[in-house]
Amino acid sequence: MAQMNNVTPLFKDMAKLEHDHRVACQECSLYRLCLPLGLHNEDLAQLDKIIQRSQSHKRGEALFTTEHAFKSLYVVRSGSFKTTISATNGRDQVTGFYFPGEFIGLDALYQESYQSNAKALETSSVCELPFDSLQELGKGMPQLQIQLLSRLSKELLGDKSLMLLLGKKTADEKLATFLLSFSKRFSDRGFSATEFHLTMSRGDIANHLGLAVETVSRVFSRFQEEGLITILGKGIVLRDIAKIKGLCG
Amino acid sequence: MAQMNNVTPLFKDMAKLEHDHRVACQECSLYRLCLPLGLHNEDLAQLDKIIQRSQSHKRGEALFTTEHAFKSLYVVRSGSFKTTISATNGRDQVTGFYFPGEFIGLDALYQESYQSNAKALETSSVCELPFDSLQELGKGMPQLQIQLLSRLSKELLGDKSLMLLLGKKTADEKLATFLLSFSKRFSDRGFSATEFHLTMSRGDIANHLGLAVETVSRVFSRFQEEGLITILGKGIVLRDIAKIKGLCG
DNA sequence: TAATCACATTGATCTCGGTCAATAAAACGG
DNA sequence: CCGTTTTATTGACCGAGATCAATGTGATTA
Repeated sequence: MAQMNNVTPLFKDMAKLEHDHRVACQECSLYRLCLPLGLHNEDLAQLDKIIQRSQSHKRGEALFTTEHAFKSLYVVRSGSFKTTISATNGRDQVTGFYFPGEFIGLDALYQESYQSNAKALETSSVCELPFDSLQELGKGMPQLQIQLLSRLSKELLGDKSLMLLLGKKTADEKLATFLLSFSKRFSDRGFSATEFHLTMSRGDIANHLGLAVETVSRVFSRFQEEGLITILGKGIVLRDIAKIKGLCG
Repeated sequence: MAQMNNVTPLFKDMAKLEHDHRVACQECSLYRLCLPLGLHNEDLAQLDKIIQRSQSHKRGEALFTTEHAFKSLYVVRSGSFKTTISATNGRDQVTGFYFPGEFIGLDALYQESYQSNAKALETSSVCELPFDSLQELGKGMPQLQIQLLSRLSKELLGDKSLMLLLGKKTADEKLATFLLSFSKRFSDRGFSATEFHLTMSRGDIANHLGLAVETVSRVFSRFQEEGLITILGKGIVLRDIAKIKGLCG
């Protein structure tokens, strides 16, 4: 990854990547993971024009909540976010974690109102895609529409496999699956597949996987005793990926 | 609903609706729930041309599996379907139940290959939308694209709330939520909101909600003792919707 | 640098819902 | 219509993971 400097990845938050806010899609290192994939140069230039590159959001800051009026979709540019939905009684569910190149807000399209809350897990930035402009642009750009559909469909896939995880997997399997999914996403972004930072709290992980915080701690500790991983606070080193794969179910 | 005859709904499968296979979108009773919503007459006529109205699928028959080559999206025309995904070890998860007007196969778009299996729960029929034609048609019909996005987004919403259910809800809350969701979907289709048939087995329900069959049986029985519902095999009568709502969490 | 606070770990105990087992009741095929 | 198979119900028991509680550790502010 172009922006990756030479500090060891383990102690390096993705947020600290100096991903220049003004870099256009054409020169963006996320290009091959991102929406513009497959667009011609002219189309890409047009898309580029409607994108608003916002300044960064601090840790804990909301990108949007269900209270905000729906206006835009977002693509993570640097850092990471979590999304949550709330039950009537205050309980809430962490529905996803989002990394550079990934879309946030797609579940708002149906009712054109945000149905979830998105919060930065670290200092992060996004590309903002005003939905009106995007829709307008899409009318003359079938390839863009197809990309959008493809993105939605990808999120659908992720959700289905999370259903399987939540409905059928044990605590060990859930955490093994979680670790591998992160390993994959980090390595897709040019980072180490075996050493990375978890930017979210144990509580967020637990919530997302349908577990108690204590269970996450215990399983992580046991994985460490068994030589599968090494834990350094929020840093994780995967020591035996093959064995972890075997635990995923 | 136009096709609904005068047999009491409780003992009447939706499959038995005589939903004529050849009826065009314009005259279809599902119009307002279905894809064509918002299309102009000319556009609708064009869409109508690419739709293949297949003959019916018997109970247990696959609409598609992950082994089949991806070709089409489907909209349920009559009856009902379930979709499943499989873990490596043979366990599988029922990811959804689908009723008339609802899309099946949207999670195939990303990789243009079916990522789940769809099976008829009763004698059912579908409208088949060959994806190539749909995509071609979409190029000149922005409204169709928007409808498609909207459909995907709606499914996303459903998946997120199922995550909440699977991750955070108790067995009672899960089943109360399940019953209300069906009540809503049946009444949206012109059926009784309080009396309906569950076309799927207890096993399917249990699997979908992340429970054991025995738990589903027990909770249903207890709900009946408490006067919330009446069970007549696969038939369900909701006796106290307000109280059931209160149990959803 | 200490004080505060949020987050993480570890242990002890409890409970919801799973598993095992035994009928019962539908659905199905001949 | 009957015998067989599948699906559903009910009971007894058990265990994975939740909850409760105490302690440790790392961040943030002054």
